[in-house]
Amino acid sequence: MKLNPVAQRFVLHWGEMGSKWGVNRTVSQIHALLYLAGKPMPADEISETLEVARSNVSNSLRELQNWNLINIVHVMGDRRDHFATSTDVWELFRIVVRERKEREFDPTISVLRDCLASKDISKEEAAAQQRIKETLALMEALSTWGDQMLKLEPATLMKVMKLGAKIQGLLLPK
Amino acid sequence: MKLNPVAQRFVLHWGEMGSKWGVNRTVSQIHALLYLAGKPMPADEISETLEVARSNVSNSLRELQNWNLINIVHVMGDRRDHFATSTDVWELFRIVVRERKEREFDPTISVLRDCLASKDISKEEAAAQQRIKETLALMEALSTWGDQMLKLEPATLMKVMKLGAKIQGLLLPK
DNA sequence: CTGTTGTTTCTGTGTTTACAGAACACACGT
DNA sequence: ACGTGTGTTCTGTAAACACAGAAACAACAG
Repeated sequence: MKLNPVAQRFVLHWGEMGSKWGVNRTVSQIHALLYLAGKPMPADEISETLEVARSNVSNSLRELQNWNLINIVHVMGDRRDHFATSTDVWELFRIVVRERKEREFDPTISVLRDCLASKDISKEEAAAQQRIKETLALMEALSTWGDQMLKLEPATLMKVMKLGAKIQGLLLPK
Repeated sequence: MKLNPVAQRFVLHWGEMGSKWGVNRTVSQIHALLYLAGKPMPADEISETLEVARSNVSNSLRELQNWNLINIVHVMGDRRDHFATSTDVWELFRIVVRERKEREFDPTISVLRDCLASKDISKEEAAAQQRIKETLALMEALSTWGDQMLKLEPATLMKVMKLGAKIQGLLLPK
């Protein structure tokens, strides 16, 4: 599969983007490619298209599976595994948010709870304790809010976002 | 400054967290430390507390300044620069969101627009083009929504989040 | 059973990033 | 002017990470 300049730009930029957010460059590139392709691709084709080693593709695909971002698909008359990602950007968005929340957000909340449970707090550290408490409160708020948002249909979520500004008016009448 | 076990746990975990989100470990640790400390600290004290090289602290502090997360403060009778971060976790949250949006989100939106502007689209790539368009739509929606949310007072924002679930009911009557 | 195709795992290497320590630059006090 | 304290930049090293290529493995066809 040959990428046209636009597709290349997209894939490369997505790779950069991934790096900045702690995702391996090849992993994000592969995902971008599958997204654009919109159809299942075998590993060797991915390897050729992105010009990376076959082994690299294999590991990256496993990573993408761990993120629940791709599925293995089989094609009649072809022994190879083919890989596909959703073409619904909203679904992808939600998967990523959900995964990151579970992997990084929730564990942090646990740690903060632990920190607050611990009883060796001296006088001058009361303020610090208080700040940890506020941090926890913020993260818990984001967490439950995130869960709620993740339940919504994309279309509904879109509406909620559009309403965002107006709600402000309702909460602060005049 | 000596860190008690709880503070240590917090700082170390924050460092880990940072790494996973593409932020240098030392940078996040320093920020966590300043947040907990709640008072301005000179660079050498940070260096001792976290047991990292003075130069490392210097560079990390610059990075934090670029992120608008810390301020230089001067103390009477002390020639050294002292560094302080906000103790308001909501403010910090908003700063980080704003910065990341500007650095990574907005440029990506530009790239996507460019991609769509380009006119060399063949038949079979129309679908891909369409997906780029949807990606752009998602990011633009998030972007404007984010801007609106960033304008709100923390307390208001909190209320908006709390309302989140109920709004769903309003949008889907029955 | 043997060759073929496809996939994963292993191993070494190259690249990037983070970091320490030294050197440097500057400001200030004496 | 000179020494001392403070901050930054430079340079080399080490650790982390990403990756290619080889080897090993698995499934299958003949």
